[in-house]
Amino acid sequence: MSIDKTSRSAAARSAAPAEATTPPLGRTPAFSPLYQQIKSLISQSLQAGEWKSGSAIPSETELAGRYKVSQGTVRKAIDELATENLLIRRQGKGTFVATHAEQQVQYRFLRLFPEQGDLDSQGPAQRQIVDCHKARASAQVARKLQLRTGDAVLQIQRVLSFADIPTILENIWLPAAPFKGLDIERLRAYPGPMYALFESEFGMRMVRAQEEIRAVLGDNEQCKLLQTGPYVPLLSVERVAYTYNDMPMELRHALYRTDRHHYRNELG
Amino acid sequence: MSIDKTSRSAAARSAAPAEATTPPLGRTPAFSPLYQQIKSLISQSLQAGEWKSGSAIPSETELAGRYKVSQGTVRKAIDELATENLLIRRQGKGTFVATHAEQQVQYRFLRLFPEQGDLDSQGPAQRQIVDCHKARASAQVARKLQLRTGDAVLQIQRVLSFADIPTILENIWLPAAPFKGLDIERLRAYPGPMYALFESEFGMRMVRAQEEIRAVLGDNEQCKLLQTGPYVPLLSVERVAYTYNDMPMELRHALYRTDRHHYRNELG
DNA sequence: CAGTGGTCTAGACCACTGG
DNA sequence: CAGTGGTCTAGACCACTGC
Repeated sequence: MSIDKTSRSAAARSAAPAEATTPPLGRTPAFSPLYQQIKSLISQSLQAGEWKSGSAIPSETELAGRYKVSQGTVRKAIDELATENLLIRRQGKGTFVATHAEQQVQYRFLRLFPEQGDLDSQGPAQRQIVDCHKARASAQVARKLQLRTGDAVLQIQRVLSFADIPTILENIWLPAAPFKGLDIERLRAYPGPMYALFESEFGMRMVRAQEEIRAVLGDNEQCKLLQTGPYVPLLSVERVAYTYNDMPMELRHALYRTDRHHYRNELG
Repeated sequence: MSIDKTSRSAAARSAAPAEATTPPLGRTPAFSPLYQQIKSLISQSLQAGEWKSGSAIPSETELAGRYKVSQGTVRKAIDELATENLLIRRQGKGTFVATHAEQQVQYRFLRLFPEQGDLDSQGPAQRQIVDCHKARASAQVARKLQLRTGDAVLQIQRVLSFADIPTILENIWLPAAPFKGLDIERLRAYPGPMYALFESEFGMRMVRAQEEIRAVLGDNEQCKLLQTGPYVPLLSVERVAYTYNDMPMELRHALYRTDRHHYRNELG
């Protein structure tokens, strides 16, 4: 993969008067700044696993040399990757591959906060894997994961408790192929967040997610697992998590009790 | 307000050997980069209303001259203000004061999307002001708005409908002082979003907000206003909107029907 | 065409980290 | 102390907008 410093604008260079290629019918081909190309190259290295989760990538100076651009251009590329949470900058130390296996951000995609006290006061979550089995993708699951109906998927059900109170009931669907070898024993044996397991054992990093939230009433089975009475309103949180290249890799349909917690969202 | 290019780092300049002021007990005073100071100055001009909502601020070159810094430093300041949605950059045209009164982002803080079709297909929202009266802040309202219990507030109730289906029931609390003169007639007369009214008629720009979301069952009155049957689960969305300087300016407790819509959230 | 924001460079210096 | 990211500058050129 090489960098093209000249054809960034697809308009024919006006310095080349011969065979003037008129731009075809006002269709302006995409202009791609250098730093965007660098950003792509770094993304590709991340995707290819050239650098491990949590480890440092080469310094800005070194990358500038490798790509034959100025340090400022590399900096701008890294800046964007850092604001997208793919990289983490640490002054004086280096730039690191973002990971879900960090103390600071135990649950990067979880927006549920306790009504009283802070995240620390309720202690760590208790994870209970209820089920994990192979299945075939329904039409809806296939659509969200960009698979075909009937494709092999893993289906996982678990309950998260805070301070011994069951609070989240999750149904998770994963494409079977990238997670070959995952079973209920490995899930139960792993001590950290599930996304950290995906990362360390399957090299699959979830970099962003989209959630759709609705208010629902839990059915009998759901209420039993959450140990609530009947007719309890629950937050239905349907999450699709994406790895690099906007590839959907996980569908997670969760039910949150919101009597002792709330979903918090910042609007910019 | 002047810019201090020298005392950004509070460590005594090592070039001044006389009367060496030992840094008091390892307390490192805050380092503030130049561009952050510029950012503050621009913020203050925004807050003071030096530039109107939706109008262009001076060009980067002009601001660089005014503040006696390089254009690159102004650029970095504006970049951050733009990512915080206080300013909007438009290549070739200028940099503009962000506003709620734009076609593109009719509802900047509303995350509700129709289950079928897109935002356009359901047409514009119908706004029905149910009530608007002066009241005294309860302890809870006062806390959220950083007022004292019993302070004067305006309380507004309204219903938003999409395609003639009542979908959102809102209870809004505003501090009375900054919104003196607002009444139900003016609310009903204004054709645009309420935040645009706050902006154009009271010079009050909401720049960010925080929401707490829970699942609840509507009571009889609420269900009547939303024209649902009883025992319908609803999204409770409690929003505090902030103007400049993290000053809370509005408390909005809304109930969303989520049978035809869902709350959408992007996690980075 | 002038004026705006957007990109890219090269170099200097600062702040932070760890050996 | 060397190495890293963070700030700041000055200048050149490009892309986009509107007159």
